[in-house]
Amino acid sequence: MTTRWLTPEEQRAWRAYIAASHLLEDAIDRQLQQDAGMPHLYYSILANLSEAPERRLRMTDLAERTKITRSRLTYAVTRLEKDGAVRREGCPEDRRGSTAVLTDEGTALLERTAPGHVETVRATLFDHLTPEQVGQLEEICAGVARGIQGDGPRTAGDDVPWLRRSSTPCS
Amino acid sequence: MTTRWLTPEEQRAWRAYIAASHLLEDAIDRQLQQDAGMPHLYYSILANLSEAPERRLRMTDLAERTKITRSRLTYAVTRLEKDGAVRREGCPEDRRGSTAVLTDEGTALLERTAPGHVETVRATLFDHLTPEQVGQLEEICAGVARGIQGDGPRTAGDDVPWLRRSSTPCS
DNA sequence: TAGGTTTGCTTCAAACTTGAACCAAGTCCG
DNA sequence: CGGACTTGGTTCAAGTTTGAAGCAAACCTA
Repeated sequence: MTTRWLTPEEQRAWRAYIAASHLLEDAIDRQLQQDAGMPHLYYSILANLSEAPERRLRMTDLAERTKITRSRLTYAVTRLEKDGAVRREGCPEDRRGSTAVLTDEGTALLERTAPGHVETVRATLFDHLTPEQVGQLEEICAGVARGIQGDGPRTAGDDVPWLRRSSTPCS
Repeated sequence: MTTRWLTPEEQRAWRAYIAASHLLEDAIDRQLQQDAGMPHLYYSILANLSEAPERRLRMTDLAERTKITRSRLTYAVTRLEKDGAVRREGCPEDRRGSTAVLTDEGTALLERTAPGHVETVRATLFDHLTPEQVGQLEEICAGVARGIQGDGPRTAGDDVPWLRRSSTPCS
């Protein structure tokens, strides 16, 4: 099949997305590294645990929720365990399993650092969005996530005959 | 100041964004690693060079365009140079400077792998977006990027009195 | 119930990223 | 000029990520 290159609109969107996501992640990582001593992903792991019943989650569930690989999670939890923010426990029902538990210390850290984090998310993201755009962003991202995960049920743009407009490598 | 927590809408948007961006980057990295033997960022560096006049750019310019740190770029260009995709040249006007030049081999690699990459960007992102959403995404991202970079001229949402709605750590 | 497969998680080496420290070369005044 | 500061880029160690390989418990299925 001959390549369906990106239209100019798509290119602009793609470039803008790349730029924004880099800038956003960098800013948030920097702030959390400063104030919580860990990168964003690690903070997210703690945040996810804090919302789970009993503040505990099986490793695979946690990987699922955070959208990261199991090996990445293993490394992260090992570090967080060294920090004392998380504790590992074996599963009674499935002896292969391992459960990550947010410790009191981890909870305290989260409570201490959440305001600064939220403030940064606001300053970097939501302060630049109108309420409508917040909704649009959610829909866009939810659709994309659904599309990538299921990879079956497409939502939009199927079978659209795209014209060849340009041939830049698109970043 | 008492923390302005995220509203439920903002939380949903934020979570969806985190998930989508992880999934997207993972998918694209995997494909490019497969087909081009390098992660997305490295491909982007080549793509940026390919669009520059004479296919050459000062290191700092390149870092600027790709939104990454100079040290990250140094490492990346060193690797790409080993691969033969890029060559370094000194600047005549400013002898501190260094210029990255896309080689013919790099150009060929780009031409060879661009179709697959574009296809992946489509499959993971644009196939799930309506044309309006493409425009919305661009506006959102452009605004966010502008906001983070300049950090001065805000575009929307300034001085809005947010109500305290929830206190989850928000990921 | 033994063999084969899957599932849950870890391990390991190689690659990549980070941020601070560093080295020149340019620039600015006094 | 000559020191102080800035700018362009690299280096280094410590931390993180990747993907393939490994290991053991659970799940078949004959």
